[in-house]
Amino acid sequence: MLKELMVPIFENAFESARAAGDLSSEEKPTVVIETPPNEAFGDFSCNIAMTLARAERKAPLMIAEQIVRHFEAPEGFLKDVRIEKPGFINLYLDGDYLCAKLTEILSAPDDFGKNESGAGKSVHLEFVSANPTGPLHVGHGRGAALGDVLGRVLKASGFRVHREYYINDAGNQIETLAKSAYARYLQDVKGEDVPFPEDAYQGEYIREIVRSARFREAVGTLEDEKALLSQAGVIAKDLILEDIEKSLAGFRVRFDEWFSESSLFTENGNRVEEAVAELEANKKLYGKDGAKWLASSAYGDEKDRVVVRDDGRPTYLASDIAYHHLKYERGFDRYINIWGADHHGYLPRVRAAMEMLGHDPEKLDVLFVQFVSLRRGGEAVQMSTRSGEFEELSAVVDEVGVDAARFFFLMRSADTALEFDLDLAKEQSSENPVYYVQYAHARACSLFRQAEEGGEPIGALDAPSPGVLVLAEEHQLMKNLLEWPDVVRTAAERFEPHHVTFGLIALAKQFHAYYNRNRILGQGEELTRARLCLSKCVQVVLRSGLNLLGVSAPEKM
RNA sequence: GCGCCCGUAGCUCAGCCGGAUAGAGCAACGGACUUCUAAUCCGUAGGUCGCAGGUUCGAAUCCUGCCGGGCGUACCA
Repeated sequence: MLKELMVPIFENAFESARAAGDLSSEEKPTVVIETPPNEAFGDFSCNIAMTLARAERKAPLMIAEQIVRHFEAPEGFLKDVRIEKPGFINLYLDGDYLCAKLTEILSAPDDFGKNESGAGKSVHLEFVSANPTGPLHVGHGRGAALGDVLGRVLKASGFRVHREYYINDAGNQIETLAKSAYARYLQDVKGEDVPFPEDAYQGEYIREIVRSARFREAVGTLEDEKALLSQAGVIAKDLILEDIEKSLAGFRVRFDEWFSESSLFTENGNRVEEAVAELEANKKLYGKDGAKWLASSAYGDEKDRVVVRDDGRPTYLASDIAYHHLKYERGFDRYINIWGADHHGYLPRVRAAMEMLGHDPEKLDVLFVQFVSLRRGGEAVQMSTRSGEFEELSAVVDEVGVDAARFFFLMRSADTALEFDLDLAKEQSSENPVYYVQYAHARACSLFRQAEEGGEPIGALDAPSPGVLVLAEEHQLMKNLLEWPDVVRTAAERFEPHHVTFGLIALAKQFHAYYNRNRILGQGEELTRARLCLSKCVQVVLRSGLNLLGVSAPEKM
């Protein structure tokens, strides 16, 4: 929000300098505003003079001077502009300008942080999409948190976001589920001594399902093995899906649509067959060994892929092609999928297929999220081979709470493997970053309770009067508060929600330090009001950031 | 073998579309509660940014090659 004000200053100065004959470059440079590593170098800096040096064939320092000479900044915006050694142009903002700007936070507290970078654009966001063959594990939880927050961040940036869960309720894994449930049913309910198929799902949850009243009711009257098997699969799938929905709802993750893979075969004709036929018509398929192959290697894939097996059944890829084909036909501007890192090899073939079908493959992005390992007492938690229960998302959420779980999943960038420390997440102390941020928010809230009880002159919290908030730390705090929309925008542009988490931690740290060093209440009307106003802004930004993360912002702790 | 991700302080990680003295948390050590919540703060110590080259005025960041770890490399999903 502040940076956006500075870019045109540099752009215009460059144009003026060129018009005046001081500079000769034809091409307009991209203006990048950076934050200097050191307070002494000002609030913001620009390296434009150094990037121009080559084309201008002049010393960066000289170019910097020529640009600065043509500076035209808004009234009262800049306190100082200095040129530093290699050729940096450093900007020092006027504190009173920042003070006045705080009005923007106070006047629309619920909207602050929002930005228009995605205005008018739509995004289709598909995430989790775990197979309905078992409970969600922590890896799904990470994908769920990432997708959910990315959705919130995109929305805050002006995108229209459609969130979707793709249910893989067709194909092999459902058959395996049916076999598993059937075998457990015979064993546990019917008391028959039948072997459990080796390739079936071993998990304890299958036994719980078949023993449930709903399963037994649905299956009870059937005798025919084939009918029983198929019914067992359907019911087990439904029950698991309900459990998944429940886990996600409890994890504060919601979807606009649950899209069933099997509907691709049955609704509005057979879309899988149609997609295959279309590829065939486009001459992108060929027959080999009785199967139909997708000629994806000509489109950036490592090799060609089977789409229809030699027995005539479509592969999973065929469904996925049909699904993505349909997504594109629904006409979004972008498509984002969140997949586990183990699926990274899958993207080139899907993109290839989209290109073959006449779609722009660049509109499809996939975020690959690395694995999660659990840690307790400094030791890695071994997954139970029997049931996998320690790895279940719901177990972790039950143990550490939704707030901590979501926050921890978003404390790392998606492409770093995550070590989830259960002890730390559970701890209600300074060591736990979740509480650290929440505590900062609660502290700010508490100031207002105190102020009211103590009869402090709060009044309407307008922007502070000029010349009151003069401390360096107040200056920094105001600057960072006003830069918050930029944090949100960065997270949205780069599909990296963790910037929100880091931004919150940094802001909380600043506020805690400020609070410890300076008293806010009882400082005389003018100063107290100004500091309360600043605290209010901190509270607003912390709350809005925590909201973006789907983490609660308690007013009292 | 090939492909993707990672390798930064003792540990866990930011920073990576090139910029100024490489940051944070934890752990270690030393301090701060008769005053707005100590779930907090302040200070000290801690680094060949995996290694070697290259591009550049400038490289943790870009390129190449190695080394190490994870994942993938199905007519599974």
